[in-house]
Amino acid sequence: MNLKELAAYLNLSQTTVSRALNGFPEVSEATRKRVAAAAEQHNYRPNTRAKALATGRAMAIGHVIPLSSQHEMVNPIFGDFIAGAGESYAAAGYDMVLSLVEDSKQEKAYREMASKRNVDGIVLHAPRMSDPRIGLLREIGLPFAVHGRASDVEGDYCWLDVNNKSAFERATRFLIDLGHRRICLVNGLESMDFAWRRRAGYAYALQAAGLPLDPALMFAEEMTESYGYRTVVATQAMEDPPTAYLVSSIIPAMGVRRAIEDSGRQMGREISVITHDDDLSYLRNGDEVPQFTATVSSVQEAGRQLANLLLDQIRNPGKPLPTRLLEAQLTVGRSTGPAPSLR
Amino acid sequence: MNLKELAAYLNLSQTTVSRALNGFPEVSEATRKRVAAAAEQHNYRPNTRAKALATGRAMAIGHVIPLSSQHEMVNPIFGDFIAGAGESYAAAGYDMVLSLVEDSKQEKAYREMASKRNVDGIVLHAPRMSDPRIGLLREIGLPFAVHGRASDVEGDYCWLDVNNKSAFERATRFLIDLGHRRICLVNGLESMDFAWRRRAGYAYALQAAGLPLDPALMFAEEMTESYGYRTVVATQAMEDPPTAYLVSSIIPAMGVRRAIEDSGRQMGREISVITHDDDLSYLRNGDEVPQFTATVSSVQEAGRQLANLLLDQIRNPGKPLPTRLLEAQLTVGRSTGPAPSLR
DNA sequence: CAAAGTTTTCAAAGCGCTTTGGATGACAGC
DNA sequence: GCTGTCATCCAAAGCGCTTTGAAAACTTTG
Repeated sequence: MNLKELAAYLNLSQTTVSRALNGFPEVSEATRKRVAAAAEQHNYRPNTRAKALATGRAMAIGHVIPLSSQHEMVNPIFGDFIAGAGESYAAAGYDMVLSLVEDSKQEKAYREMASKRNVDGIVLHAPRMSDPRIGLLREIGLPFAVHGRASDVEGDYCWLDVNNKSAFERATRFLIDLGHRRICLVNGLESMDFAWRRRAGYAYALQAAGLPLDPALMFAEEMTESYGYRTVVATQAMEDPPTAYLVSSIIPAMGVRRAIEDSGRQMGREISVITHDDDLSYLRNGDEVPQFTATVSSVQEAGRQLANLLLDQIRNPGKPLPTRLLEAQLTVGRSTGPAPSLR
Repeated sequence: MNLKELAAYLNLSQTTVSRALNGFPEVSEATRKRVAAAAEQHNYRPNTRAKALATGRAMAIGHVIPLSSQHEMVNPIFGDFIAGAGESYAAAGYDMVLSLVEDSKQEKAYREMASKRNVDGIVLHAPRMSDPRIGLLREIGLPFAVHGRASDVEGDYCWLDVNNKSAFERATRFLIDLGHRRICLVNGLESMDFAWRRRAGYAYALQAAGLPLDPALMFAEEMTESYGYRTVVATQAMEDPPTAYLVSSIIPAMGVRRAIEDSGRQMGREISVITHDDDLSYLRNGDEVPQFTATVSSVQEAGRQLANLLLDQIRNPGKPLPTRLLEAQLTVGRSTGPAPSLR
């Protein structure tokens, strides 16, 4: 059933039917009701493609997901982020279109999305330091929003980020206050902007406490479970091993815990662990008492909010670009305790 | 730059330019080259919406992701599946459009996708036993493909599934052969078709070995880490506790391992564990020697293949509906060993 | 009761593309 | 020279919707 048929069925013009359905004032209440009823009855829904062509609005948002070809992995955060964003889009009547794109083809993907005109806006994931994609998107002229920020990129753009620096600074200070002096950073890839900021927070807290920054205790890799495991095994073999670990995600944190327990020690006693927790739906941090002491920030909520920022921007083109900085909660669980007294 | 402008620039008709770009034979090689060069130079890309309207093909596939409102979780498998499917779509020039929909609104979502005509096909996720959505999609008449199968649904439809029954039957037999008699099933929600089949495989192997089916050893819940943990704690408190666990996903398996180690025992010695492993990119099962003995089947590969089945179906409408059954590999890791001799 | 306003409805153009059904030359064959 | 055949190219219609500008129907007013 299309508009023409529906109009014919109702003995009305397409114009009137269209206006009735889209809530224009110049249609009498009586016919509006009649039209609505008929549309409902015949399960009529305007053809998106035609509507998009006529209005110039695609009613869809594009997400370009980087698929690192080296690592062949999808960021596990991604599912939850999408779930949050999807909720906002659904509420606003937008669709979400996804492109999974290898790193090297990113620029092409963005340009294509813009010139194919099948989205009204783009969400940029996993920004790197001085990420060139931001300049690219600005040049393309399509509204966009960044999940995270990119240091060294000047000019305004719309972003939403967790205050990674402050979170890791507080977490580090918390460990220092517990008496830990050798704190190992199990970070994500530091080409990623968030990882770089976390490292900055960690370094700042150490320096503020007059503690040295030991490169041998700072790691940066793709955040897998086995990365956490390997790192603990390696560092515990040092002559002056760390007594605490600061981990970038709950997934490597699980590997960290496994390594600690494999070695016959107990997390929270001999060795303390703090992790960042994205509050992933399938990896909740314990049931009542959190397993890990953690800096918590829901990535699903981030998705929800970032989507709304982008939609606002699309609806009010003139307005200044919105940004939002979320603070992570430092939540105490069972993985931290006072540093074992020096031997 | 649109077609009209490009044609004007080239002093050609829109027809000729369109045909040149789409590889029709009735265009001389010389003009084809000239057109291609100009298109490239001006970064021309046909407007998807207009193209879709004109051709009747949307060049997009819809995925309706169920968001269980009770559990508020996104299946962690989903990210990898999408990555695989996205690869196939990209290769074929298709977009992927996602709808995250609450369970109760599923029917509406499917109908809407169909009547809005913004996708050429649909992928159905997480089928349940006798899933009504299959009948619905058949009625709607849009090509679709199911990731999994639905028991008790008659008639043909396009699906791709792992042979869950055989995988769990083999895994159970493997444990029985190692001398285990009390084997605990840590299954996913059994309203899901895959979980039901896994249970059938487990039951079949036990019965074939003349072992009783103990309802107290069979669990079925949403597959979280803490579910695995809780289940082990609860069952080890029994007077005749299980010596082996058969787990439905690597995520609860991590909880199972944690509980075992928390109790001071060692996985693979006192207690054996086999898990299904979807080969998630961020939760690889160990580096060289697998941590867990597992029934392995890559969900990313499943996504890739299922997408291709659907695309084939769309391209060749008459053909019989393709189906594919993948066999999981039973891979031996460090989590299984002979049953401790009876005390 | 005609003129002027208001409300309600409509015909037709346009969004950017594909595709049908010619038109135009060039060239060979009779 | 005329017809038939190719090889190229094109004008125009159509996809299903929105939207402009105008007409019709109905009310109000002097």
